[in-house]
Amino acid sequence: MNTLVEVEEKVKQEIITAILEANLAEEAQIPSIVLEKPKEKSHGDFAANIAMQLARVAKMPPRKIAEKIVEKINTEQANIESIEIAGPGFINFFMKQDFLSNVIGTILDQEKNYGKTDAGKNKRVQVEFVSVNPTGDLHLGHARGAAFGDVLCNVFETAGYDVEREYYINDAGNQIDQLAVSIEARYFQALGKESDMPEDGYYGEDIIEVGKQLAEQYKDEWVEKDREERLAFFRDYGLQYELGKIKQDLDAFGVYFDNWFSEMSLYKNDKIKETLEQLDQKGYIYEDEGATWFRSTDFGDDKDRVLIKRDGSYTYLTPDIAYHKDKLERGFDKVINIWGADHHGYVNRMSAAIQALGYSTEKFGVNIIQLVNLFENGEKVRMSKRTGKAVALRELMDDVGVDAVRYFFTMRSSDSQLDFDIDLARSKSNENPVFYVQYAHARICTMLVQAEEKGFNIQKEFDVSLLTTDKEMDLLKHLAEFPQMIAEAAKREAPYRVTQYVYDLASYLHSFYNAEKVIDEQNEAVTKARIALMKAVQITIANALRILGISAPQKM
RNA sequence: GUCCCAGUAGCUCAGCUGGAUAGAGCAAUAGCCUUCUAAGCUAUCGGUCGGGCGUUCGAAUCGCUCCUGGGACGCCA
Repeated sequence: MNTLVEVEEKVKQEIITAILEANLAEEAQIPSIVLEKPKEKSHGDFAANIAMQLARVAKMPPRKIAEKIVEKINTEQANIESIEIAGPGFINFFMKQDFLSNVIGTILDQEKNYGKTDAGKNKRVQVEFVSVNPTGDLHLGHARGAAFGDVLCNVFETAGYDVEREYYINDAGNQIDQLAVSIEARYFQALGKESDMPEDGYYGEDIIEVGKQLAEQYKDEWVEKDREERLAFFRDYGLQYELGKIKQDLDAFGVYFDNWFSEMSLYKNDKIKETLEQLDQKGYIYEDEGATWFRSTDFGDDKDRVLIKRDGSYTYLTPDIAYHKDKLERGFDKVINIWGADHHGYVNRMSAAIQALGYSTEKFGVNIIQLVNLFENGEKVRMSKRTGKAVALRELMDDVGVDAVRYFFTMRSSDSQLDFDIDLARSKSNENPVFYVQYAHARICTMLVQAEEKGFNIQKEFDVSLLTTDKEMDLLKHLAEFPQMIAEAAKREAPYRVTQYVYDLASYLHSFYNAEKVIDEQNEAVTKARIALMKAVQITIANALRILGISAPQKM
């Protein structure tokens, strides 16, 4: 149980009781009590705006209501030192100095588990992300989605949701046929034969490499074979090759999946046919101009969508509908998709399909990840200098390191475009926020080592009441908020909150570090209390960084 | 033309279900290392919250409208 939640609950309970005792409102008329944490310290530890909200019901000016509430509040019950009424009718609560006395003990007890809550009530959430076509490397846009998705899943896990991470492999359809034909051409070329690349083919170096590999391994074995057979083999070979590279990059980036779902399997299991039949039975399908259409306008889409093209093949949408049907049938409470900004136009039609299949759109979520703009020397980098194409995740990781890439990709709300400043990410200076946070952790580690050398054991016997300075109280409060912050980040699907939280915590730590000395042999009792505080901060920073997938170094 | 995202300090961004004098970082300026890592800290400077109208006791936040930037509008995936 989180001590801050308990503290707040008691205060809220007191407010409700007071309102009822003062006959200001019926129980049903009382809105849910909100306690804010005022920015201004002179406004107390918590502030309630309930008096303003009750102005109508109670037919009284807010300040008068506040007075009546305050009269009835039992301060002893809720650990309150004093209460003030301020401004238009805010009720400001000043807590007793030791109201957060349990926080450090809780953190030291829970260690790696500090931050976990059951807020998610074990709800089953599935997050599908990255899902890059196996026809090339991961580039920056994908990488932001990868970092976002991974951290979001970590946040869900910590907040008590049951999470599954899935990658949808587009191993069917047009683009994979093009891959096979491209490989075929490169194979023939590697054997010294004339062969033209298809117009929509994949011209990357890697495909040339695949062609060479095949030529070396199989010589001209595949030249005379039946073309269908050859393409099927090349398709599979290319798929495994490309997927292997993607997996390697993701592995290096610290991203893993519970499940790799094959689009092809939807064809093999007749899932697509099944889906089409279901839509047809419900009357959402019609023929026109030789194609088969989905009546998505029935569910608010701009126009109806083609499911089966005139040539008999499916559009991208068709297997994707079957895929979503399959996901929902697996019993998840929510199915979350993480898509790039260029896919936002796709949301409505998928949402329409979900409804047509009879599911609530509440079970279907999409997070659109806005573009990444890369900057170097103050200028926008459009292409990789090495490859002349979009900058690959691999290049960026090699350049600035995984920690920096993950930090930068999760530091902003996903619906803002992101400027990624390579020079900043590379720099080992005070401007770089990654180092700022890691440095805070390393500083504590050094302190704790030295404390131990001087004979201070990191024990659980310490007197919290000796932590009285403003800087110490700031740290305590911020530490106490960690579990609630995680639960909120999960609820809002906003992993960047963790990044901002840990930055703030590091900031409080650095500020404290400069103001107070932890190890003071003249004052053993204070030293013990501060060591415990430092240990608690260290654990919390490490836990936050673990959620972000960023290392917490002992030394820097 | 329709839809989505954004518009807050010189720059990059926070601002939670509306709340008290709008916050950080960078940049600029001035300080702090005989004391646990100066990859740090402290202070100062800096804002008609894109414009207008409306709802409200109260609007950066909600609604309408206009303007600007980016993206999407395929029988591509």
